[in-house]
Amino acid sequence: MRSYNQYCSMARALDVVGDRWTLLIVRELLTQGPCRFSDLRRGLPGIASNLLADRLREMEAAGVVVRHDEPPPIAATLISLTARGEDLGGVVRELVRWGAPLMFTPADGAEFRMHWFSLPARYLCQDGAPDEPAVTVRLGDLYDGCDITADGGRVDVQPCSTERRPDAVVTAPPQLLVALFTGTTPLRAAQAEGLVVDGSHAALERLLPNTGKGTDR
Amino acid sequence: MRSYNQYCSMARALDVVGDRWTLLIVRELLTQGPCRFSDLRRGLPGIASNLLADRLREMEAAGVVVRHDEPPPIAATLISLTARGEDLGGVVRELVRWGAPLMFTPADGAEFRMHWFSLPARYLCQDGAPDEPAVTVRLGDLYDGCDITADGGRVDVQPCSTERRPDAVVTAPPQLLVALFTGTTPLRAAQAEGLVVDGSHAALERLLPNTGKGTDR
DNA sequence: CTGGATCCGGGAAGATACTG
DNA sequence: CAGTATCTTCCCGGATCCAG
Repeated sequence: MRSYNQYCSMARALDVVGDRWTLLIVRELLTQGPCRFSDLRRGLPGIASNLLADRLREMEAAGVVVRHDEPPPIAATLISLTARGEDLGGVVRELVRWGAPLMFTPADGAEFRMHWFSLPARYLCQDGAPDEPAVTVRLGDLYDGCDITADGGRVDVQPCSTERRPDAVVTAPPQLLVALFTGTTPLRAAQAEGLVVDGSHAALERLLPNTGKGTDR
Repeated sequence: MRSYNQYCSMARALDVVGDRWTLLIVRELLTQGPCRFSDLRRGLPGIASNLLADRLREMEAAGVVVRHDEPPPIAATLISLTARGEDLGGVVRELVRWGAPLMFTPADGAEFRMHWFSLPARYLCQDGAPDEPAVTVRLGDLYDGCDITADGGRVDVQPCSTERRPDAVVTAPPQLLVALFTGTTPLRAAQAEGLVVDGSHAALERLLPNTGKGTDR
């Protein structure tokens, strides 16, 4: 992108990350951790491969990402955020927050990846039972999803891991997921509309917003 | 801009404000308040007038800005942020924060407007003397600047107003201003390099970061 | 003067095919 | 798997012109 050529903190930031796709690449690396080129392509439906390559070069030059080889068994190149890249978390968070209301009016035929949901999940979820033992709920699966853990009042969202044994695995169409986690649709109603909970019901309910009617005293 | 066509909060946000210039227009309206078309042009050096007109149309359609006529004496159209537009303050703040380190390596021949500095000023300034009466420091002038007020521990940055009588008026080249407010250069040294303080010295010093040597016990 | 509209050239983005 | 090459399309930038 051409520089704005302005001596302004924000304009300089946009010179670096204001290009089309750049911040979505940061989204992928923040939600998925280190990725291979093909991982990024899967998480960025619609991007042309040459553009992705261009952006990665620019981001590497700007010190936002680094390339490094995966340990010997496999021979692939991993791409990670640098510390400077991780610092973009605040920008991403505010964009997610601002865009959240737009999720109620979905565009027709839009692509969806379950792991994208890990961003709003960070602030939609809460631990409704801080005194109980920790639970983990998996949204989606190992190939595209995230693990949400509630433990002692804290909620943590991470990429799916084979190391974790989730207490519940949830599958649902995206809009229904939004309705459920915003408290618009209660769990029962969501299940009637196609949401599937495999495992502990209670684990999922612990994460959902209180709609006021059912917290036992 | 073409939609990313992704059912993702952040991608939807970027569909709306990810276009070139859009967030800088928001910056202008946040720092300057309601603006006329020509005010925006002055604050956005480099933008083509047709692009500005295009962006304003798109932003109006998206509910980010509104147009309204100025009261009778003058016949001009004012452009303001809607509540939804004001909500972009968080995104702007995080971009400013992330871009701040880039201010130490200025691009050559970059444009500068004093009122841009009001964004980083919001978190670079602090009230070093909460118990004293309120003071106001003006950066720049009525046509391009901002008023910084310290009052009872709170710091407030606003567009210049004819209603206010600043205790000090500061003029300086942009890089020197950055050095001063980040604590890199002490006031004395800055003055030696071309910074001019018209009025109360102490008012300005009250806003500057403590570099540790001079807070009276 | 303000607030644009119009036209045009160049370059970035997009689509697709191909390769080490 | 990780890109490159090529072609097309369309957005951006710059200049100019115009109506109220």
